[in-house]
Amino acid sequence: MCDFHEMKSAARFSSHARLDESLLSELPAFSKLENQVIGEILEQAISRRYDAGACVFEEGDRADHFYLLLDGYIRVVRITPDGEQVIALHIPSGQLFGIAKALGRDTYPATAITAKESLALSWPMRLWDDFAARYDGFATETYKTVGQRMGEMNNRIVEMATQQVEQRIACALLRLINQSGRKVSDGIEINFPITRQDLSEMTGTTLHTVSRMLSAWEKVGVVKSGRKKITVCDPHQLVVLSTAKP
Amino acid sequence: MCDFHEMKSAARFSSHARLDESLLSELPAFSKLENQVIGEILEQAISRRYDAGACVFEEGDRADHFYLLLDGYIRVVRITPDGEQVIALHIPSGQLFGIAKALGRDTYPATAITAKESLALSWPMRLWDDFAARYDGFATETYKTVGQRMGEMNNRIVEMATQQVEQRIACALLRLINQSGRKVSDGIEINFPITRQDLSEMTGTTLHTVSRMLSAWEKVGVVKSGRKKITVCDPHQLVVLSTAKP
DNA sequence: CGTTTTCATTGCGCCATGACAAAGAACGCG
DNA sequence: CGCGTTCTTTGTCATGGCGCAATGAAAACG
Repeated sequence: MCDFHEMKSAARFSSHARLDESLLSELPAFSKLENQVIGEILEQAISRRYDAGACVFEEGDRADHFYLLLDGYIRVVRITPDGEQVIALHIPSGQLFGIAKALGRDTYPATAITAKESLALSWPMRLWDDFAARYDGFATETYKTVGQRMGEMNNRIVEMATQQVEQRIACALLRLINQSGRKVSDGIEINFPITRQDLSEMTGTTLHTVSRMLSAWEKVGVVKSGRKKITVCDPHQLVVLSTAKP
Repeated sequence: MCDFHEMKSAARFSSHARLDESLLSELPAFSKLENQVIGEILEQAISRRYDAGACVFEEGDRADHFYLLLDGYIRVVRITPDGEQVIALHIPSGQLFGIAKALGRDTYPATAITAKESLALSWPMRLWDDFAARYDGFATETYKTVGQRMGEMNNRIVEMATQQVEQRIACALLRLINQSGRKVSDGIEINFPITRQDLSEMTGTTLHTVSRMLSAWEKVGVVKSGRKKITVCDPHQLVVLSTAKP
């Protein structure tokens, strides 16, 4: 297990002393619920802050909690027998994760690591069935999320099977800016620190190749990149690159 | 839409004139139900036979039915903009498929094609919620299946990201014989016709490379292969190949 | 039974990428 | 502020496996 830290203060994330119903009421999983009911759910939640790079749970751990990411970014990672990492998925704030029970598993199928400082709620997994039964729309909305993630994974399989490295990296970048892009003066910036290594683990290549690719793109003005930071200046051109044939 | 044919006779699949409760009662999705309830479910089902290579539904079609594969084998396929096929998944008999509704979708996310002559039941999708609500264990068991498929997809992503072609093909073969292997005199044979092309679409490579690989393996006695047919003689050795480092 | 179609095998050349190596740049820490 | 660490860039080289092309073999067809 990794170490994490009790939340000292939620000040960075909420101006209220205690967690507020409005936090949840906009999220799909809870959108159909009354404020009062949400309050009830919140009372059972554990809230925690995680440092950047902290591990929330590891692949194979007994799945005894499920989580809701309030703020930050989660990286779902798998590690091969010979120590290579593969990033399977990124989870943006507002989504549930670690929902092994929903998939009929009793251990987590992958490791969850924060990509930056994050805040998450969690509930004991035994409440899952409760939630699903009692709260209207919870199950449905959850499975919608599962469906989306399956779709994403599916796309990645197709990508990896048919596309060249350049296109794969372009796709990965596009996904990232869609999911967590932040508009800045000279384009759209990825909202959390990301290294070439990370990008290579998302696309099944090496950090060297990613570095070369970014350099090349920077030369033609499609992106600007710095240490742990990437800004996409010309998203449209990136779309072209992501679908270009050899 | 592809063409399919009304089932003329279920004789090949069942000795009873009409569908029998025992057909379903062993399947996970229905395992917890009384025979009488199963009868009720069966009465609402449509039963159909499909020729080998027939298309059950296509990616993007309105998802108006969900299916249960009674006999045969289904290949879940996606097609890229430039016409390349990628085989995302194989579904063995006894499993549900086309369960878009369970994933919050209203169109099918991929195309389903029979790998050999097959028999499937189907129900109108509007019964889904009914089934989930009324039949104990149906939803749970279904999501277990979804979870398994996600796990498989996840593994494939890791494979494609980290392994070489030889290892990927070995993995694919192992999956196939696990899922639908048939013991024969000189090893384990894949239970439905499969071409090098198919195998290449499962592993993201070309039929040429697959052919070469099989030839090489045949030379050392790991497999025997013929037209549309592959027999694994030495599964253990194949496991070694599937994990060997360069 | 001959013809056509589908599927499989194999050789050859090339190129995208991985492997290795070394140096530079930004950051964090005492 | 200097030092170690982490991250990035760039060069050179080797090669896996893809593209292309031609042949062969088995099934399907009529």
